[in-house]
Amino acid sequence: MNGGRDHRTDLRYGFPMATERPRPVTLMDVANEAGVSVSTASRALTGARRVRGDLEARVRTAVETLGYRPNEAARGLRMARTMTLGVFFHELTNPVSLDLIDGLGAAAHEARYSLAVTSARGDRSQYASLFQHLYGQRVDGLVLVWPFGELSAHLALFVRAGIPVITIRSQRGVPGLPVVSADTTAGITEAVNALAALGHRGMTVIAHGILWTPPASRRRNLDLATEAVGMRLRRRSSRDAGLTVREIVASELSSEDAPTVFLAPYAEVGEVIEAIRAVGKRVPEDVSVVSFADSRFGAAALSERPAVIDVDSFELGRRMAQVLVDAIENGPPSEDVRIQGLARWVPGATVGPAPHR
Amino acid sequence: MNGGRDHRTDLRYGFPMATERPRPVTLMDVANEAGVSVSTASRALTGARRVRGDLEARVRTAVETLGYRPNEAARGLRMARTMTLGVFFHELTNPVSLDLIDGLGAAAHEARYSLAVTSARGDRSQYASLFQHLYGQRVDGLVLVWPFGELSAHLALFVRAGIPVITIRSQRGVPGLPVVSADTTAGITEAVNALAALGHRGMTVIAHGILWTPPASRRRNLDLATEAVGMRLRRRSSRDAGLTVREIVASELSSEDAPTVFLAPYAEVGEVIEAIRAVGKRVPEDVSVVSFADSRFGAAALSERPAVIDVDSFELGRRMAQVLVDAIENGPPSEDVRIQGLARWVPGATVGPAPHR
DNA sequence: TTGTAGGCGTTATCAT
DNA sequence: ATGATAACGCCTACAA
Repeated sequence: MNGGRDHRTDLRYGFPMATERPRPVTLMDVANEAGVSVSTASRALTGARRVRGDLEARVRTAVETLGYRPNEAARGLRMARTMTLGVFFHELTNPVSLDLIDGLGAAAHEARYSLAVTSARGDRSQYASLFQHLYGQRVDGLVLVWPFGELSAHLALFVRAGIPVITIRSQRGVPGLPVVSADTTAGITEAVNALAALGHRGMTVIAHGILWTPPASRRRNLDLATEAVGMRLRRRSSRDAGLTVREIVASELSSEDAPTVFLAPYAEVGEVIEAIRAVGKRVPEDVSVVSFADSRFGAAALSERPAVIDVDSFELGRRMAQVLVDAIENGPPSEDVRIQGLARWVPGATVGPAPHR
Repeated sequence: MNGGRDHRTDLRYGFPMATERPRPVTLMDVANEAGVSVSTASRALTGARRVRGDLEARVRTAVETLGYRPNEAARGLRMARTMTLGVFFHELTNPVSLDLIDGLGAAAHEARYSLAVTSARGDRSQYASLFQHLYGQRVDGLVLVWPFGELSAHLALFVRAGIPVITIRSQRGVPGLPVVSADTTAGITEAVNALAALGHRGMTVIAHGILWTPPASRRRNLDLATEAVGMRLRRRSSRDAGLTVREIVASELSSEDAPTVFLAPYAEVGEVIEAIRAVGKRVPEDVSVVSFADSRFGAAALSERPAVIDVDSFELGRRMAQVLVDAIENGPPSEDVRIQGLARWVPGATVGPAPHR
């Protein structure tokens, strides 16, 4: 057996120091314990080639008794694969991001990857440093989550190195950069059709003022779906002219062609309902309320569940990671990926038939 | 110059393959370009020892032209430090987690660490696999975020290896495991005193039914602060007997010793206000409403800002990472760390003087 | 089937 | 001050 290792050990840890860490168990320790060579131990564990049954058993026992876990950094160095997915967020303020992280992490872990999460905290001047850090880690792939149309020049670093990068919600892609997006067409169409079937002919969308710019595709899908059934569609932003949600709702309901449905972000549904009641109308007898549910948090927060177009951001993250892992292991997809079936219509107590006029 | 590298390069990349990645730039490439040895190049970049000015300049230019970024995996192997902090979440459902991640990431990045985020998705059977994965990565430190009192046995892996682990919201610690917690005493006391000064003598706390178990310390602090000013305190959970928030508020307000203040989680503030108005009372003339604001999302979601006890979870994450990095680099703290100044009282339009009786 | 040896990219030790 | 060289822990051609 090789005694050199023990010698070194004595050298480094012979003098007990409180802050000195114990030397982690290596494959060589396992091999020694099992009385085989490191290569045999390696093969027994990776299963690259067959090893004799009894030897393999001895190696496994040694792993168990010593509590051995392969050093991923060393393996990564050797294999030129770090088994790490980088995730870059422009900012981390919307709960949807939490679902995305959770979903990305779930799929990553299934594929034995881990997640390196970064956030620029809304500050573009952080990009260079963050991307370089991510690149320095030699992440095997990169997930980009930001609200902008164009992509950062810093991505060149990754593209040049042949590291797959995927992104969502980007209007303009970069050649060779697959864009992964959730196809909300089905869920939106379903919802609009259901509302139309209930007799609704006018809907007003209350836009988020603050945290979340919905993807353009969602807007477009809504346009198309309402047009198809001849439903009037109006958009009001709570930022516009400094109006509160309450004031917007009041003005809408007193207008000539008042809507019979409001579509609002989850965080503002409570306010919308309150505002409707404040002008003496009932939900859903007089006015119906519908929401987008992008995050599980939002979905769980209200006790009275509104009708929602449910977008499963967890699943979106999961699929994104799967697409990325696939790109890493089997080469990039030739075209953009659209993920289906993530949005669906979930009726609720806040929706009823349109009132007789 | 050493030609061996080029030979190997030809061997590996001589046959152009679409899916084959270009070989990343290494320190050796930089050294060759600059006409120095790898050791000199390394020293020029790490600044471990002085190198001649002109050589250093040449190295820096080479780095620039070649776009070199050190391979952190290799460095980690050599230094026995991966510059990675593991973050373990029992689940990722509450927006507070997002602030924590953002804060942890900010501090980590400042200290040149990166963040490996994992979530068990509420499933304890995932723990073993996740912890082993984290350990396999040889994270330099571990942040634990979960709602339970006791710590997982899987932590032994890290404790044995001398890897610092910190955790929040844990009642019972493990010897040698520092517990980091946000001291909400100041903010809570401040709020209660302000309410008492406005004449309020009775408060009812609406507990989250769903997603968030507030730390025991918060509960205790509230008990102490109200007792100190002789304020009546009652707790109602929206889970109890399947009551809705609305029903709870109604029953509270019709009771003999009705409260003049409600304290509710941010997600339920809208409902509480609505419920108060539903029984014909006004906010804040008849009843005041106060909330805990744990996450920036919550804080931004409502247009009418309630008065809140603001808990800066971003800053909490930031401090946690700082404590952890300090433990990694300078040895573990000898005792638990309590982070001060994270909670503060922010008055708002939902609070007014107590009504005359 | 098993062992030996070399190298992944970096830093640290040792001569020079 | 600089350069050759030896690790770090792992995998894998190659030799036995």
